[in-house]
Amino acid sequence: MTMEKEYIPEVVELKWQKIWEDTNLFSVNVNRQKKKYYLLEMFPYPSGNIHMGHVRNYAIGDVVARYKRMQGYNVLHPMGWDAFGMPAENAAIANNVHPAKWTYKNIDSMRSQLKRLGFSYDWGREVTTCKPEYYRWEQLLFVKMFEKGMAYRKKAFVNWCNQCQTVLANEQVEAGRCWRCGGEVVQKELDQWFFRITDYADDLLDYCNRLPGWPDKVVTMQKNWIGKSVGAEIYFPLENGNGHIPVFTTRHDTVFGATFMCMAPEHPLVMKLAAGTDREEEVKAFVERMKRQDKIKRTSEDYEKEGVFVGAYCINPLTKRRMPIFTANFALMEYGTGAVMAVPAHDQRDFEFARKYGLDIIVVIQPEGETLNPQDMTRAYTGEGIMVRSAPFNGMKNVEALDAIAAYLEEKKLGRRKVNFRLRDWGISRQRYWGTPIPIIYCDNCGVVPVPEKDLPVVLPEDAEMLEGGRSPLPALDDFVKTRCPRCGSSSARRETDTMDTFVESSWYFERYCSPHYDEGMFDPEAVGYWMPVDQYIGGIEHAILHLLYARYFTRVLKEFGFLNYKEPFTRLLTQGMVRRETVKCPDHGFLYPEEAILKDGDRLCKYCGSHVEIGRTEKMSKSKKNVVDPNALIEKYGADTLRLFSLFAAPPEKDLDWSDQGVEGASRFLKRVWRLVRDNLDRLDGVKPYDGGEELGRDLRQLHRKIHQTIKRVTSDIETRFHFNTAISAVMELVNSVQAMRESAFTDRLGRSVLKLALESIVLLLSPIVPHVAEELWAALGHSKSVLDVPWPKYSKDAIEEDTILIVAQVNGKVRSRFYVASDADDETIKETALADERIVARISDRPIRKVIVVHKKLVNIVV
RNA sequence: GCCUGGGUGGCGGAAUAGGUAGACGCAAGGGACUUAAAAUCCCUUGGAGCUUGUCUCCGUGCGGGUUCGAUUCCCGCCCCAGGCACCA
Repeated sequence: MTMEKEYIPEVVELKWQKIWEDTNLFSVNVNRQKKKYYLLEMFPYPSGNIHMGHVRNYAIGDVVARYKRMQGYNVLHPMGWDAFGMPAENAAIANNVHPAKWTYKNIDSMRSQLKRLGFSYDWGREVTTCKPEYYRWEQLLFVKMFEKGMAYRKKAFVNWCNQCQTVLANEQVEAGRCWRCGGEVVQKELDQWFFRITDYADDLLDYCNRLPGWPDKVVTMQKNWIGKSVGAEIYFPLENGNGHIPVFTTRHDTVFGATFMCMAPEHPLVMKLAAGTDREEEVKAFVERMKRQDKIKRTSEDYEKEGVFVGAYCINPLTKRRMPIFTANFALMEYGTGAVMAVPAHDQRDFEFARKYGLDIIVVIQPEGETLNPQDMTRAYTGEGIMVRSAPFNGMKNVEALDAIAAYLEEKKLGRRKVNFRLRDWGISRQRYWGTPIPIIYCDNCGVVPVPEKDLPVVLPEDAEMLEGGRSPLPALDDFVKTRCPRCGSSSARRETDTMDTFVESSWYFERYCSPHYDEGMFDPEAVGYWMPVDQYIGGIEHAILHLLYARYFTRVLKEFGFLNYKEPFTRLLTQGMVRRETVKCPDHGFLYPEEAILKDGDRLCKYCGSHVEIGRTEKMSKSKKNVVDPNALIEKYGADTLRLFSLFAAPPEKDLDWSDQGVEGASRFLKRVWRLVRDNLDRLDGVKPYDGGEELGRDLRQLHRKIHQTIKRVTSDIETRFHFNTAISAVMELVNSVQAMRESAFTDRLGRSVLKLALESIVLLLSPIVPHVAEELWAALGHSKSVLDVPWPKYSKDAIEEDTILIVAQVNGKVRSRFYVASDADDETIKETALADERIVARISDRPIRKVIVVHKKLVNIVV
């Protein structure tokens, strides 16, 4: 048994990475004899370099993958690239590189970084979403969805910069202006493609309660996002007799108090009603102004309610009251029908609006024991009460009237019961270049025609040049746009030039991993049948709603087509917290990298101009904020194992991690200490068998042996049940400390050495999923030839962890006053007697009478006086 | 603004079913080894007090409450973060 004297991470890590690669250690196949375990981490967008968020995410995943493998599972652990997206286009504009070239280059460098970190991926399954061999199947599915009516076209608004003549993403709009040119951003209506996710709203909601392996907070967020509300749709006839306005409400008990109508500024009826009246100009100006406003702000509770009268009236179908129609900032086109029946007495927004514009307020629900008077009200009354001015429902409790009124509306054909969801259909059209082309052809004769299966894929032309301002080059590419209609053969047909939302690719990549080279469809049913669903999915909390909901929806669509037979793709979910760091900003030079701020006399100054820098908010690490840490530099200095160890030790995975540079040093120190511990004992452990529990041990060795087994138990449950690697690591640190604290003479005889060997082997095995390279090296040094990955995970013995004595805490009136040991089999009565006889306790009680004694089994005694 | 989390020493965190607050690590201070430094090892380290003790009091964002006992449960605030549908 020999090993290098010094621990040089780079040497050890490169050596083992080569061995793993040469022996194909991580490649797996369907094996029906073995239990499968599918461990998946969210695949990265290839932005250029791996960042700390990735390191954290993938380190967590790798521990679980390696741990499960040691437990005998056939572990699928793949990696790939979410390769379409906006940053590639931005980079193209900024640096004049083609998005494809930029993306592939990034993939190459990120792949080698991941390899350098020693993650146990089966690289033979790598998936890259911007390749036709991937997105062709997505296009095929789109066509199938189109044919079934699951994909459809409708008008929707986009952010539009007039100056750049481009559609902007929400993040490209800064305070209502274009991030590139600073020009004003307006809402423009375009034809767009949608997926009918709302068809599955109820099912997605139901199954939220059948995801026991998901964090409660994520389930709650999803439920709230879907936002089911049970209510009624009521038809308000227009005064001019041209139809009616349908309104969704959950408070149809208040319909008798509806005195005016509010419509979203985007509502098509608004301009129609105003047309030709003296209101037209004013309404138009208001609508235009609203289209420029931030929707979140516009509808927030404390924002000033405003609106204008559109010059028309509708009729309250129950009271026959003439109701003026307004368009108002707080009404949203996306929710319900885009129109709100305003009941100022019982809705706060309506109340504020009515007060502002002097509109009638009619109380129709009276709280018990109180009489509301519209003149005296300072705010709306939204609580329960008794119905008034609502014949024939007067005297009923409002909660009971809900059902009665719904029935009445249906009977009189004035409305109907309705369930409304906050969830809207998924808009997938992007007016961008770098994405999956939507496989649709527009023909003057045949209309909207899907590209036939045999003509797929519609390949994204990779020779296109990006245009100024970020406009997509596709509409101007005649070779791409001009095509023949597959139905009538007309040569004047045009291709759809919008591409798909990149969330589409990430909604099925986990299925593709099961058979990444399958060329007869999206995936091989056989492989998916074995591997799916994902047993453990791990990714950032920022994906808690959209990505996860879309993936759940897509799985349902695939099931509907009969491609698979489960509804939920992810059995267990772990959402890791963000890696954050403070931002540093110079008044003249903007955001600075931490090293660009120089520390001087306790102040931090800008490297370039010497001004005092401003320490900004602590935020999610991002390149644009320059608050990133480069993992490369850390790997170079400390090695991959130290970086992995530290990122797992710094905080439990679900918690946000505020980065600090200190601390990495400690992780490195610990690995060096373990290295020395093994190295310095190698000679005397040569040929020694680890202690197997057969022989009686002396006190000290028995204690160490107990600690070994307690550590195995602790580490196993920390990994298995909670993913709390930080406490698992501290437990191993404690064991290392215990071994080092032993008297040297304890390990001189054969028995002592066998316990020492057990201790060292346990330390190495327990650490191996976390720091695999150094573990392999030490394991080999201890005389083993197999990879640690194929060694069974250690098991603890119940007998070995039994303590001889236990510590009891003695309290008087809930305050700790003494501690003592008792035999571990002592009963409550003995513990109580011992406490009452304890001199410190006796002194505390003095002559006060004892009122009560509480004994918590094997833990604590509390004496109340 | 809405939805969802979080707040514990100088710092990261621990306390798994309401029962010893601060495990483990970092940083800091002191000491050993060394010609010296690095590395390593040992000790101290939540705050305050004086009577220096197996001492007393305070202390888990703030204010209340439940309980023999609250970091943990309940109510009301404050602050921070994530998401809010075209960042991924």
